[in-house]
Amino acid sequence: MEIKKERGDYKTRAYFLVKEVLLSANGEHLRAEEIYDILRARGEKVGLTTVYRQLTRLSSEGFARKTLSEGQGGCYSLAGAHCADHYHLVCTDCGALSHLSCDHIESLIHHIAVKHSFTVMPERTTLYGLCAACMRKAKRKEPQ
Amino acid sequence: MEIKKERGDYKTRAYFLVKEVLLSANGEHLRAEEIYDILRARGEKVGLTTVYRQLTRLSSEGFARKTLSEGQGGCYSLAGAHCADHYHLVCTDCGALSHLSCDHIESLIHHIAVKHSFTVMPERTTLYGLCAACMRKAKRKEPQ
DNA sequence: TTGAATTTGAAATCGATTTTCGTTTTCGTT
DNA sequence: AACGAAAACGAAAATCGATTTCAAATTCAA
Repeated sequence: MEIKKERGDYKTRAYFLVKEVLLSANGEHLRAEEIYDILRARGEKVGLTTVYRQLTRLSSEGFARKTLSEGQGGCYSLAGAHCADHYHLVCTDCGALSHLSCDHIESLIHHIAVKHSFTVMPERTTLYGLCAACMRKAKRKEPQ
Repeated sequence: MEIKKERGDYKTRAYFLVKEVLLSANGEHLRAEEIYDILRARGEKVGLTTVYRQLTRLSSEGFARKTLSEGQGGCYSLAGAHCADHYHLVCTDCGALSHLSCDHIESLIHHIAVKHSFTVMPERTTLYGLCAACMRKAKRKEPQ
């Protein structure tokens, strides 16, 4: 009779719509507003507020992952098996974003977990620095 | 006669005030508003806008470093000699900040530079994840 | 089908940061 | 010391991403 429902129990249309956009995004990073635009362009009538709410829900379910960027707010992408864990490299000069996924970083993370008792979360972590092109430019300007 | 000045050429009072607060903060992370409050409490009449502007300037000079946190905006702390040689670990749960400085990360950075053509800047980079205590808490709650 | 609980969405709000723009400082030049 | 162009200031307004509010619509178990 009195089965207490919890927030997130109703699998609504909006829930499936947002999930579907992430699934078909091929691991790409999308901002809440982009997902909203995609759905709107399709003719779906969802509100931006609801997109935010579903993204929060999907993140806490572990289905989506949120990534923070310097300039703007969070981006969401598919989490889990499809999306191999990777790190973000952002060039502080030109802003270029690239993905880093290699054994070396994996073993570093393992080392940090074991020896420094800290569990690094790839989806939260961005390495900042200079991309090859901007590094060349910087060296030309400041030949110390 | 026509010596063109560039933005940032004038070393003003506000510039030194903000620099001084960072210097005396002992590496602690301060938000723009905290720096503003500290100066205000001292009787200095600076505007919050100016604090933001000086922090931007100090960051691009490499004197300060900005750290992003999930919940709120950016925090600034002293960069430079103290900080160039280590990375920051920030717990996304409790906000605890710790320093990481070990050979493993140095060799990873070297690997990234050589094999992935990206020059990571330690003073710009923070690794996010869970500290030991919060990791334990998390495991207790979600014993999958 | 009914009804209680949840979800929705437009609008209001929020908090951090940036922009605007008229005023004040700075500093090389008279 | 005074002048004047360029830069910096600061208060208010604007922006931006995100959250809250609340009445209306939807969901789902009974």
